[in-house]
Amino acid sequence: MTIKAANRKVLVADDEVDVLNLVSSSLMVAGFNILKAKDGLEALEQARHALPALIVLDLMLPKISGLEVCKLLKNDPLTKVIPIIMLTAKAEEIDRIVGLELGADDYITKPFSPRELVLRVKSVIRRMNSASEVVETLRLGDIELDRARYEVLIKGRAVEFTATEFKLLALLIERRGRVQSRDALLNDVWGYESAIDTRTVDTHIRRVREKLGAAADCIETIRGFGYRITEAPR
Amino acid sequence: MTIKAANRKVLVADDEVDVLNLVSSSLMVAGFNILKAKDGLEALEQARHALPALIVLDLMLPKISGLEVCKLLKNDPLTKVIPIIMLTAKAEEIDRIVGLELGADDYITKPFSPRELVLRVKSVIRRMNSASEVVETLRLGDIELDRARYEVLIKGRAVEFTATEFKLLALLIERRGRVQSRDALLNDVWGYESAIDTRTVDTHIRRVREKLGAAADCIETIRGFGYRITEAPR
DNA sequence: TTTTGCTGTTACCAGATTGTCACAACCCGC
DNA sequence: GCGGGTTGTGACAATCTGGTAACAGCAAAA
Repeated sequence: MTIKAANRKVLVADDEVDVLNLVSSSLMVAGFNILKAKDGLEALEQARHALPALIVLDLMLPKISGLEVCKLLKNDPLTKVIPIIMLTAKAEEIDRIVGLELGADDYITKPFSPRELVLRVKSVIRRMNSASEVVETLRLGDIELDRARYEVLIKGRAVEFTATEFKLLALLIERRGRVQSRDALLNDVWGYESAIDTRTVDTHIRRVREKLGAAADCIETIRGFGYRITEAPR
Repeated sequence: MTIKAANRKVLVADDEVDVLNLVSSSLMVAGFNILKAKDGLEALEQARHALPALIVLDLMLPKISGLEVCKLLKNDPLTKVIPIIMLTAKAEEIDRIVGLELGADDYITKPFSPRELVLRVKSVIRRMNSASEVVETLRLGDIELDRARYEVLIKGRAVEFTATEFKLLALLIERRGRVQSRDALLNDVWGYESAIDTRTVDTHIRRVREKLGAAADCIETIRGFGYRITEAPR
């Protein structure tokens, strides 16, 4: 499962500040990027605007209730695919049921442990990702990259790649032909707003090239812009 | 896969009305025909009379407990073949229920997501239908794992595995070659409702490796991603 | 009751990974 | 060829990650 930067946005909607902060910070620690909303209207707008990977939605919200928000989002083709985890106060079973029948993907009852929440979020996102057909094997010239196995074959021979190198190579191959700026790579490989020097990308490109050996030709440096991987080196 | 009409009957037994309705409606939406029972006695009678394709059975039921019902059904040649999914509040009960003396085919811990339930039901029914193809014995290198007997043989010699270790090893072998993230393992081995630290996975991997002895080579650590079991260690 | 076995958590350590830097090499327009 | 900016390279320290062992809670068994 490759987590792309765009996939790491999670919208949290709750009117209680304490809950909102707890949820947000837990998820942030787990590496998600958080958008906050304090009422239903805000939640709706944020969801439509930012298209997060997942929404944690309190059942009772001012202005527009969580139920309503859920229903609206699930009726809109644009936001329909966004999984929703409902937060409900304890033991209101009927609300649970209704919420789920409205198309929420999971629910958590308060009080809940942050850890449980994070696991649930990860679980739903993983379920989401594995449901969509992701290309597992990327091929380019002599390079063969298998995401499920986390394995790279060069001319059929396995070469060890570290986590970052692997993600970097996978992204480049996925976007073959198109130039990727260092900033774009930082965003998509390292994650949102990583406070990392853009030159670090160069270092990793170098390491990838090293490991690619003879096949390294396909990674071009586009002076002033970034890098690009191409099928036919020339 | 085509499911015969007679195969679409599912008996749901739970004394909590909310749960009963949630389960029933989820399964109904998924296209199953639902029979309901509010206590163990009713469940038993319905099961014997209607011979459903599957039973979703709460662990704690009035009159006759779910455990007892399960045991009775599995002792009767007529109802023996009906797969049973146990609903339980306590995650600890699980190991005794599944595979051991009781013969339940799967379990779900409360609270659960309807989606999860439907997936589980479909999966069990599918497994039933292609019973001839079910792999009861997994093999990988010198490791031989028998699900029915809860037995692991290494180079033909029996080695004791605990419930968690067994499930972990079984899952890894089932998904041989593909890297499993700690989160994925937590979800699939420990279950939906696990609020467990990801490092715990490491500990159990270690225990499995210990017991595998010389055969442990096949479990690879993929730094930054998770674990993978492979036929040929290298 | 005590004992035993299983499980999850934690702390610590070694080693791998990774970000940064300084400097060399390079490209480009002049 | 010159000079400014850009990229490649090698080294290195900080950080991260996973292996390990020890331990505590718990439930089943005795």
